[in-house]
Amino acid sequence: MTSLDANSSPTPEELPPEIDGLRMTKQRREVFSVVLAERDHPTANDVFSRSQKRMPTISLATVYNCLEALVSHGLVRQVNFEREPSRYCPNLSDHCHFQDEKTGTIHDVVFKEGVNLADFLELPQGTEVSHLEISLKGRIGSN
Amino acid sequence: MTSLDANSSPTPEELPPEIDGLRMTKQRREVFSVVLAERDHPTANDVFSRSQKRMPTISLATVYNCLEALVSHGLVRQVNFEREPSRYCPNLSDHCHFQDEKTGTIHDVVFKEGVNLADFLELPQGTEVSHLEISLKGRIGSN
DNA sequence: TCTTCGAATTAGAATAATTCCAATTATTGC
DNA sequence: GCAATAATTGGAATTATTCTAATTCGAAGA
Repeated sequence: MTSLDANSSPTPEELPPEIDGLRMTKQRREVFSVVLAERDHPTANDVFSRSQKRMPTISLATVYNCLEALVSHGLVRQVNFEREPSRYCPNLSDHCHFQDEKTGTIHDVVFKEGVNLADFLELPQGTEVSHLEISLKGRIGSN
Repeated sequence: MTSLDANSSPTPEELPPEIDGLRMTKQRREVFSVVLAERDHPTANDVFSRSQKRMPTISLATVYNCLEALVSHGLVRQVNFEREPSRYCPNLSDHCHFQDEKTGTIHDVVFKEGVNLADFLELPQGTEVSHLEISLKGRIGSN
């Protein structure tokens, strides 16, 4: 079993020197591995402080740069809840997000098998959707 | 035909002194009427500059206060696209938003008759959704 | 009508996430 | 190894929004 499987997340060293045409520098590997490690939808700041543990010289600007590079190459998803700081999510499968109002925790929510946009939205014909973000907030169970 | 119908939007003076338990001050009426007038999803700043035309002394802080009051009383919806400045929408019917990437214009998109969340999302049982935001981006037709 | 009192408004300062900038450092292709 | 290019860095700048403290407004009672 080599790197990148679902259970154990790769250390920065285990990440290849290039992914999808994106050159994986030391910092990008660090940042990517942090996002892959704890799938708790960290903010840029969270990623920054976690990265600093292994790489004390990394700067916040670099974390932003790396996240932007990863996002624009489709390796990481940027997740927004209203005007809160952006969060980052390594889950690339089609899904959306639910935030527990009580704890702030964010959960991935998957779409039901086989549904697609046009099934539930009255989209003006000819619209080509390039980006979709669905964000829910609420309570879970008895909380 | 009295105020508040769909076609002609009310002037500030036509708005009642209280809506839904929210005291309608001069400024709130001004701000509300601006949001009702052009349904183009203005930002707080847009609302500010439009309001200034009729009420040159209104302040930006007040516009934010008024919008917040209107939103929290459910008279106006706050609309977010990623990290862009919030926009404001007087359409209270169940709908979501599509932003034309070319022009930045935002269009209301309604749900198909009779669909509800649970139909397309695999929500963990017991979740109570208090807030839902669906934001699309893309191109329209031949643009 | 006058007074009072809480709420709303105001201008400007403060905050916080993010981006920009210019200088340095790393990496790639020759 | 050497240029050319790209990435990183620290700090300053930006920008939407919130906060603060002082003032003003307006409704309700005297």
